[in-house]
Amino acid sequence: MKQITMADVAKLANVSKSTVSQYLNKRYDYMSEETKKRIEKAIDELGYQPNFIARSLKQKSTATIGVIVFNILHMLTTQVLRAIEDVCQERDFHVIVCNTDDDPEKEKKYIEMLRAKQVDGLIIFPTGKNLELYEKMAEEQFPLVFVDRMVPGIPADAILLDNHKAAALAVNHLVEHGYERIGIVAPPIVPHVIPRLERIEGFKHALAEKGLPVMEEYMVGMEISRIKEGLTQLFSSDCPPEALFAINDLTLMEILNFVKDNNIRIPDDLALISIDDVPFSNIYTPTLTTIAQPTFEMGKKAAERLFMQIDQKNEHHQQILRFPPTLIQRGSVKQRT
Amino acid sequence: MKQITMADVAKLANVSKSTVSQYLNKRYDYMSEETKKRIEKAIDELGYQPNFIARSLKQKSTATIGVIVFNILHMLTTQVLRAIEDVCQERDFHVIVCNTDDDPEKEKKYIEMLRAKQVDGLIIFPTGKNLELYEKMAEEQFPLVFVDRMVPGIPADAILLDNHKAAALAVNHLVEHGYERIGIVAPPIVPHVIPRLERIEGFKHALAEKGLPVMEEYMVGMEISRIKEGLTQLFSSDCPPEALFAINDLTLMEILNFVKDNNIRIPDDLALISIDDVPFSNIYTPTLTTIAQPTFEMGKKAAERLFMQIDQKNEHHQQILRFPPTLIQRGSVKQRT
DNA sequence: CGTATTTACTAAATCGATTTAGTAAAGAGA
DNA sequence: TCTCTTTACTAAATCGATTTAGTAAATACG
Repeated sequence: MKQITMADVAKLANVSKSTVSQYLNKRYDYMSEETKKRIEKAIDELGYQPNFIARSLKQKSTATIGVIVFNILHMLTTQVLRAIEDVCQERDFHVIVCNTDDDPEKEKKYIEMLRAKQVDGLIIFPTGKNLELYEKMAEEQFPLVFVDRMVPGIPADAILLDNHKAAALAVNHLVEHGYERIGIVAPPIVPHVIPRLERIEGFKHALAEKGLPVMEEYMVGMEISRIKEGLTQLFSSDCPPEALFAINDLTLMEILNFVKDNNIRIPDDLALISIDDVPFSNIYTPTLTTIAQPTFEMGKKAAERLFMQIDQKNEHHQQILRFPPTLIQRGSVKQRT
Repeated sequence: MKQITMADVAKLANVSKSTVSQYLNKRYDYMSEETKKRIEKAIDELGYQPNFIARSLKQKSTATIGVIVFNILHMLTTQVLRAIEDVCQERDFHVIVCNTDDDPEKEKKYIEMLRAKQVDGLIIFPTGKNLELYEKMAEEQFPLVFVDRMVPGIPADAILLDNHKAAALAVNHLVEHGYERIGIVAPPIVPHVIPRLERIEGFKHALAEKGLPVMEEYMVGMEISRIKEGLTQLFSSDCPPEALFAINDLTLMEILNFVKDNNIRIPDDLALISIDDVPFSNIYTPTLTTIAQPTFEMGKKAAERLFMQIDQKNEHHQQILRFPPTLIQRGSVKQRT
């Protein structure tokens, strides 16, 4: 089953390869109708399919981008990815998807291999730990957009949630409903995961704004697998929190698991609000009050910024875009009496 | 910022391109230590990165596969995809992901473009409507694996759930818990969506086995958006079903929505069982009894079958693999008294 | 009518690797 | 010492397109 190439088509149509190439690229400027017909006929007689790889080599463009995420299983990732794919579909671009599991080594390997495969650009949910690599790409003006996290010092576009605002939205909503003893639940706080830091910061700041003290013991920051333990300890204290703020969907799940195990009633015993609008928020009992990220808009914008860089090969200046979160009031926070 | 090529490395190291190529491919058979050192030095002095596209052109292999799914937002898809990516990662292959939204036109375009891009194989959740295309690929022995659905008459590998068994598992579980009036909820039944048909068939067959009548009015098969209507009508009848079997996660969501709106208590007023183990099945109240698909195993196997075809370019014969579903007993089906 | 321009093509170079066939030098064996 | 191998390379062809420079024929123009 040997490949049929342009040369075969050319021979059959009795023209040169160049002419076939012109035909395929619709450069009909100086081409007789008759020649067009002959080429068309030859093409479908042979069932010729162009080899895009050969074209890519010459044109230095693969019409393919890479998207490197932590884990495609996370909702945020999946939704952003879907939006990116939609934008790419319009431009006949394809998307290579890679999972890093937040491992910098994997990330490094993927970035290097994708660049070797000559992708036209990269959208990355960065681990934040391959500074030299990020720097090199930025220096070379390689089209690059960070999503979800940004990397301080790297002049690349970044699409982020306005994390301060998200935390403020949560705190204000709780305070306005009469809650004062508010806890926050998060994965471990590490310096290179900026959104986590910003959400905690925003949380503290919003509490201060409302004149409430920041209680260190109400701040649970640990590995997902240990959160239930942490909550158990927190809720066995004399004065447990009246409300909990989950900074993402993973921590929310742990909290829901915990309250179920311990027969804590929401919102009567404990109010609950979280960032990330999980798909079951509407059907859970009670329905869940959440802070939604505009994931599709974020994915769309990420792709658009990337194409902007791909299109205009001249210099482009960095933009850090923060998207507004939305409070979705449902049933897991009630007015206290 | 011009590309650094093998020729540049060769010049600097004072060897031929061929030798550099040998070095990169670790064919050290007849190469002096000194030459190796010189090449290595030249490579990192220039910061040379090989161009994989050029290599692909010559080698006729891109180390890239395509995965064409309906919608990456569906859980099943995401999980299968993740498993595929893991297998690919081990072999240094990359995955291009495409969404068809179950539109045959989009599917066609993707298949053609991915083949033009010379992907080494394709894993497809098929719409089932591009028969000529599927046929052509099978004929050409192009590495191909279908997942979730199969296409009758196309001799390609297929990775499926054992749908009959899944339905039987559901029905038997309900019957054994004392339920007799069992309804089934599904998207529209169309001839080319085999799993849907098989689940319905399995449902009827299992009822018959248990000596129960198949009640047409208990079979809701309509667009997701109209299911709530359908349920409303069903439950306003004299003799509504005592148990419902949702054939996938989407229909389950609609049912949960419906019962919430109508204050139907599960499992007291209505027992509920579904195919697809949704992520919140453990934290929902009540916890949800489900039939889980072994999504990761299915994804892994799909990738393995594909690589089997990619590796042995000689003929390979079709396998249709049906994976066993698992009943996960939780709280949405109780023993009737 | 002779030159200039336009039309309709083609030959050959190119993209950046891999691979095959070949060669010069060194070493082995009789 | 002479031939045969082995070692350590290289030149050139190749993969399948695109693109540039060029050419022959037809047409336009003064």
